[in-house]
Amino acid sequence: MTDRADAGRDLGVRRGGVPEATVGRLPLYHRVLVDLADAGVDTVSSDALAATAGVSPAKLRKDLSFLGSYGTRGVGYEVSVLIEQIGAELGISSEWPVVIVGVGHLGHALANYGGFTSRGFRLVALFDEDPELVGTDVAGLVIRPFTDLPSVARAEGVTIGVVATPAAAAQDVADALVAAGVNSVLNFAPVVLTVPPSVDVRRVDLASELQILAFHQQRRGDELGQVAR
Amino acid sequence: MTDRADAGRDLGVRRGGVPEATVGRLPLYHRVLVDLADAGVDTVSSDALAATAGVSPAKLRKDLSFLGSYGTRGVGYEVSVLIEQIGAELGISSEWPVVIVGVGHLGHALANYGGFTSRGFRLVALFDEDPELVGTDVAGLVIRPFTDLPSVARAEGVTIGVVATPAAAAQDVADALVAAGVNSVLNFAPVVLTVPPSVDVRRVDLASELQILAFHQQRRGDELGQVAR
DNA sequence: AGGCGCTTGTGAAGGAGTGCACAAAGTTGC
DNA sequence: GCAACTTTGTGCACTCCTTCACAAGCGCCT
Repeated sequence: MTDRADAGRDLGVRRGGVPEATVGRLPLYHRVLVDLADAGVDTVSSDALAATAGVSPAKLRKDLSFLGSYGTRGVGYEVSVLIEQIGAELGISSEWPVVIVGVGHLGHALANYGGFTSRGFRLVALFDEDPELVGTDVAGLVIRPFTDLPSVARAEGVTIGVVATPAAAAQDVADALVAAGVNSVLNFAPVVLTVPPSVDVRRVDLASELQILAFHQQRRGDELGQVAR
Repeated sequence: MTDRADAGRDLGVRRGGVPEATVGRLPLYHRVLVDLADAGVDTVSSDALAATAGVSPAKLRKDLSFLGSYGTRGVGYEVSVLIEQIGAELGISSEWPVVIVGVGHLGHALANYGGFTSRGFRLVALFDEDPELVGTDVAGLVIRPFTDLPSVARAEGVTIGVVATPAAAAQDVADALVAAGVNSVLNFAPVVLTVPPSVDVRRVDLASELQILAFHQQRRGDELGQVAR
């Protein structure tokens, strides 16, 4: 949140200078492009791609321009080239080892989520505290006791961890992940995790999303009554 | 994304003029405040609350100022008052009926997610196409066939729907939801839904979140090698 | 070979969001 | 009742993001 865009400053090189807002959309573009490739499309215009991804054409072009000039004027973008370039930017070339902690329904859902491997991730372990679950097979992996985390994390070089535990356990889990060398955490528990500044946490929160929807819904309702003043 | 902040324009009245970025943080504040209330705290300063929520104090104060002046200078904010006001802004006073479509692991997890009712939502029905699942009990509700959606939605006045189906089914489900009068959709399927402009869709995407984390992770790694130029 | 039409890439303008710093306002202690 | 201290609320400057508009560039057609 602070010192992000200070590398590659005065150079024409924009590598590393991709704005945060753009980074947030790259995965979307990547997915849409893969879908297009699967459908046999091999060239798209920015207008068509933007429409498919649900963003404005100008925004899309500017986003892509941060990666370099991979389009052909008068024609459009070659789908395979874009997939390649966005993939490289997102680090899909390498395979990030990922662990999931907490194998309730949510953990289950995440573990079975297809497209881990196709998007540059490799699910290396599932952890849970519940002795009933430990030893069980999920998504081709055996659930391991949470105490195994440090050894597994170190052995596999895990840097990304997913917290899918109840709220009460989340902070302890986060602490353990950090201690085991993980410095990117995806948190599904409805709590604010406290971590060292070097660790990157992203929060995914069902209730927040619903409440944001409810807010807009309510506003729409309000406007019916008090429009045009 | 387009015409959001045009009501209550030149007036001193800011009701309805809450910026989108602020709206996105209100649920977080609300949750943190409820936790504080549960812990017996009844007054917080903006600094303390900001620290707990993981945002800067200035941002927090500005966010709260959009709701009105509910703090006491020299003292802080009364927790119960803030909960009340944020709740009102988010529409927690009313109870929004919600349906979930798709009761796989993710649907299960969502259905069992506590704090629906405490946050202004009431889960009124679960739907699935799978005949094996229909009739099953989940979270105190019987899973109903997807074809029941229209009648239930109309009967309960459902305006918010959650899509927790596989990607292939998501668009059809969204169409059915829209046809049934739902105009706020929370989409967990990894596809871009096409809906009329009057319908509000929010997308929650595991893969995107992971890829954003991976991007930052990669950048951190890169910097180690090519820092300070 | 040259011009025409299409689409990209980008400079510049406008808007939204954030951080700073301080005045306004309340409380506590004397 | 006054002064000192604390904390809110907000105007201002700054940065980041988005949108607009158009020149630059490429392919196709004649």
